[in-house]
Amino acid sequence: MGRGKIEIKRIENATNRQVTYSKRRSGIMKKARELTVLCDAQVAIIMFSSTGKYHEFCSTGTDIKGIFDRYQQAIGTSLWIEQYENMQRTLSHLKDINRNLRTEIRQRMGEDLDALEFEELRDLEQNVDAALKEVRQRKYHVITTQTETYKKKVKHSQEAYKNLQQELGMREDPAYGFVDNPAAGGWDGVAAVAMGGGSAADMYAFRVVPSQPNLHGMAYGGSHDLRLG
Amino acid sequence: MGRGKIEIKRIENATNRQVTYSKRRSGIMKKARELTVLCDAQVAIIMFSSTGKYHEFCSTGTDIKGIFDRYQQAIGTSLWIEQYENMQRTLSHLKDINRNLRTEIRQRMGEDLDALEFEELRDLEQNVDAALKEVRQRKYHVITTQTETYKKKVKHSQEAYKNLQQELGMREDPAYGFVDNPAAGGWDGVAAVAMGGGSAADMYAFRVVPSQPNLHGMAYGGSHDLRLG
DNA sequence: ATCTATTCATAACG
DNA sequence: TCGTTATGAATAGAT
Repeated sequence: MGRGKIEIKRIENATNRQVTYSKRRSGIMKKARELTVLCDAQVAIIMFSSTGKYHEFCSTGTDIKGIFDRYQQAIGTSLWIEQYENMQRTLSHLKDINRNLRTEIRQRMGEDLDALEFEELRDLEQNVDAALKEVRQRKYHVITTQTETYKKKVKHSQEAYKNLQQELGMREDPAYGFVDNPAAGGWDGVAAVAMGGGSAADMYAFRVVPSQPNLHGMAYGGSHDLRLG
Repeated sequence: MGRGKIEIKRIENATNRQVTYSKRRSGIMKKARELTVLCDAQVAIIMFSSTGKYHEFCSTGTDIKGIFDRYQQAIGTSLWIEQYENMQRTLSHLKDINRNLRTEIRQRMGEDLDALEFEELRDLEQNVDAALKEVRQRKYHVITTQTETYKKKVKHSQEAYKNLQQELGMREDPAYGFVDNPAAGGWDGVAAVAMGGGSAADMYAFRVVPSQPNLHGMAYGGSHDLRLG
């Protein structure tokens, strides 16, 4: 066809190649369109020229994705099955870990202990016991730090008050001022009791313990909702 | 082309439609092949006839998946981006939850407590304390059950032995038989101490507590490796 | 499937 | 890129 037969081999002249690509491409697209109409067929075509430009054809009533999904169904496998399955594996792996973490937390909360052997129970008990000691120690540390802070604040205010009184020539009734040594029966006392260890720590532990396990991530008083599979 | 022009509209006669589909399909495939050779292009074609049969063409040196990956890159998006992103979201969500669960476990083990407020520390302490009580109670229960079981076994063996002795006419030296009441100074004693609560429970807790947090899923003596994300 | 009259696609050129 | 045209290719309908 055309003014002379041509050999079917790569056209070396870049311009000619581009022209021929353009003409023949539109020819194929037209044929494809006719085919879909005449024969009620579904056709998807994707082309890349040697210069990297892409063109596509797709029969009406569907799209490239639709035809490719159908194609994958037809050949009975997904072209991207490897990536997909990798992801699926990672996902179910994560879910497994998740479930196990939740189980561990529940057991650390004293629930679902039926499945544990005696040895496991013993280890768990020791572990929780040690943890409790750590938490208490940290709590005492926080209490102490806070106490020190308050003591310093009191002392600072007290001195400021004294200076003020001196400047004003003691025009106020001394009975309403600060006591001479607030540390004696004040914050130091609290700190001493709190640091005393043992059951004395319970003086700060008056909140109700939630009866439901906290599986929503973390935060013992928070409300992050992290439920999932 | 052909003995008379035809209108481009669906061919109603099924046989004719099928024949035309076949002829024109091979025509398009040939054109596509020529195009890839002449113009050094990449072409992928997928066709479905009205009867559901599928045919494909793909230029040499690549495959359908290759051309599709290139196509998706060209249009700058994945046709399956929605599914993919959904999965990605689920994945990172799971990872978040995972991280939070690990944090909660670490805190329940008495680690990483610096980030906690005093109130959270107090709640955590109460929670762990309550859990410890639960674990101990369960441990005592297991001990008791085991004790009962052993006691029954002993009693059973004892009776069997007595019966045997009677049948054999006491030919053995009685000094080597079972004592009359093994429960008196035997298993009951252990159970009594174990049930006594408080520090008495530590008599079974002689194992070394692991210094590293058990973040590998569960099992306090096990070795499941569930590291990820 | 094969044949063939006819239409269509397109190579070369402007 | 676009139009023209001579020519070979594709194919509709018949067998």
